[in-house]
Amino acid sequence: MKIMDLNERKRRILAAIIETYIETADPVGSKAVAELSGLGVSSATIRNEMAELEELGWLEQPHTSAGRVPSAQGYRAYVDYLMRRHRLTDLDLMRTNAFLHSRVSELERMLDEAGRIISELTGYPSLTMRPQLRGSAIRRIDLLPVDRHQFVLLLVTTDGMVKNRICRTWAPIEPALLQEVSSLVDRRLCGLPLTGISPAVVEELHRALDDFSFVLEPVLQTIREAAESFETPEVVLDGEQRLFDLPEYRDLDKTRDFLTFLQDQGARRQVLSPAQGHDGITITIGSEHPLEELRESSVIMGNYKLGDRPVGIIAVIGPTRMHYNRVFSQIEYFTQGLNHLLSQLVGPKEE
Amino acid sequence: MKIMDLNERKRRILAAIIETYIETADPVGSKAVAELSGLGVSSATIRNEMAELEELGWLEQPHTSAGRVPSAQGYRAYVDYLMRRHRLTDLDLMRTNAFLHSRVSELERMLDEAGRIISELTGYPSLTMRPQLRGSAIRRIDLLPVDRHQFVLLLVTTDGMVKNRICRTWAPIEPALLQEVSSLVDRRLCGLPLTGISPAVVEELHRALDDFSFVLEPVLQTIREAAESFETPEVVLDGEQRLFDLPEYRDLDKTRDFLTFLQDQGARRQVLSPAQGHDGITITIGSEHPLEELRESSVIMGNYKLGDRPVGIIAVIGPTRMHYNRVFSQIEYFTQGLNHLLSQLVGPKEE
DNA sequence: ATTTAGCACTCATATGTATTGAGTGCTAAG
DNA sequence: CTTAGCACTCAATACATATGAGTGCTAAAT
Repeated sequence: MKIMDLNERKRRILAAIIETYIETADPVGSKAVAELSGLGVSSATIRNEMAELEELGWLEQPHTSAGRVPSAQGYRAYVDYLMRRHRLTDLDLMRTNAFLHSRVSELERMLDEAGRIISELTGYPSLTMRPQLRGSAIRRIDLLPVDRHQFVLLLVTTDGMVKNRICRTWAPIEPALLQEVSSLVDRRLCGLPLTGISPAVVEELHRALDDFSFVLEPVLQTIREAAESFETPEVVLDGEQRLFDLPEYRDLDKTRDFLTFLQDQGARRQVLSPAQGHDGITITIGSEHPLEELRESSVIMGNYKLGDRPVGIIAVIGPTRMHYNRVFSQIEYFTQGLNHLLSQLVGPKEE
Repeated sequence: MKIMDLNERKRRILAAIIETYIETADPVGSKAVAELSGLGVSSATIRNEMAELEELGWLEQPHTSAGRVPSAQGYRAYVDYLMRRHRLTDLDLMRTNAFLHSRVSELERMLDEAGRIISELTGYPSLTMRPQLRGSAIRRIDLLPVDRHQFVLLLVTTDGMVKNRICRTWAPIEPALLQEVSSLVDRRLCGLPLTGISPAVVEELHRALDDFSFVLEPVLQTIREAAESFETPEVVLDGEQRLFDLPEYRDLDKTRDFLTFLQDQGARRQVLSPAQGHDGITITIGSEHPLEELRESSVIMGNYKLGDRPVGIIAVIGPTRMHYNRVFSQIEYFTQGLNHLLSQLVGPKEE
């Protein structure tokens, strides 16, 4: 049964029930609908309609003498067809704009801050995925001497990401010599993808470096680590304590299990997986999500872009009874602003 | 009244009550003490002793018909005089040693991992303070060209910490010229403390750089940021969901408030403040802590060192009814291992 | 053919009441 | 000084009852 096959009145009743339920978290009765929907019919009429809506699977009844609650199918229809655009509040606009103009220079800190603000504005916990840069290549490598046993390895990728690391060598090496090793390594590795440094290249480098091949090991190790961290980026959770403001999470044991589940990086990535490669806003409702643990939760996810390709995700997680339209607008506005900001930050390539 | 002024029997009774209460979380009655303490006296005798111990302030009674519960003073006596050393389990030793040998190269990730493991082993939430490096000076500065409008700024401190940042300039600058600017900046700033770059030095640099003084602004900005992050380092919270396993935190609203309180970086730093500059293990019990919010919590904190001075803290937070002896041993063993590891990592200075 | 007033019925929730039992302090005997 | 005995306290638990929001169904009204 498609939602549009229902008559106008049923749809208005469904929408009214969903919106009321989202607001109050209490099952909605026929009397309340009669008053709030503005249809001008009595509660008895609404009752008949509600019984039909339940039969068709749009509503559910927790127990005989309770009001109705939207089903997952009902929420889906609401999100796809019924919900009307939410107007952002002045606070939403102000806080988002303040963030966008704060010009935090470090990308990671900026995203942490983004997650914190989204959680604050929406009132739900947020999940923020750091940029996932598949297929980055090495733009430059530098080895900078600190003393004769230590050097700083600097790695810049074609995406403009930088990694550094202090490396220690078991044998001493003079700064001037390190300089030469550095430019040699740079020449050989520049342009190669982070993931695809073949044994042949390594072999060749070892031969070229000769006596100083001992500096190679930490270099390759760092490249491997960088590749790893770009391929499977961290997902940061923030504002998880906000769950407790929601009546759905009054059960301590269930909520504890849920939070424990969300501690794991792998789990977090899976939570966000439906938004991977999906541009714009993605919403999963309850058991639509492949993860069993999210049976009773909904996730609203938005991509952000670096340059022109989507590289990361900012999301909000909560009960299926979520403020879909409000959060949708908030995430939409926020990610659009963020995209704009990031496009400036990465900047027009000049070559 | 000093704890050592009590007779042996009273002390044994007090210790038995505290240990039983820590284990069970239920007020301890005279009968249980008579059986567990192994004193071979009847519960009536114990009752008389307990009444006195309460009068003297070592015990408290939640209500007339309940058993006794240790007072803050009681816990303090336990921690200072009564508690016996806890033997670490094989699991504790294994996990700690595995961590110490995992050789995570990045210091920050290593500390994150440390906090996670301490939380797992102890069963309480952990707070981990990143290294606080007061009075660091600049060891070297490098500006490495990426393209004509971008360069990577690399900052190494005398403590061997590295910061980098991509900087954009509004005017183009040729790599060769940037190279010269770089060595000029390095010469002028090298050796200066991060916090104390005087306006005079800045003025002088501006004059020396002449047409290229526009690269100076991001450089100084990064130094300010680095100084800031070293002076007031981040404190990472982990395993907060473990609070829910403790009966003390069954009250959702109180726990929510507590968790919200712990979200704030400033609050976290204050939580750890009693351990600042205090070598070894520090314990605060309930209202001993200056923070009102910790009235009902205890904190066990251990320093870790970089080189030979304490720079950071690993701590565990929980109810006053905490496994003081177990956690004490766990943190002690862990931080000692960590210190050993870090002393190798920083290495013997060679100049 | 719809709509609606009326009414009996359901059932989660709240409130009130009785029961239970762990633990106490006190007294008097050992 | 120790302990058996006992009356007393009070949180926790269980149970019974009342309340009321909401329902489905029927029959009359539109």
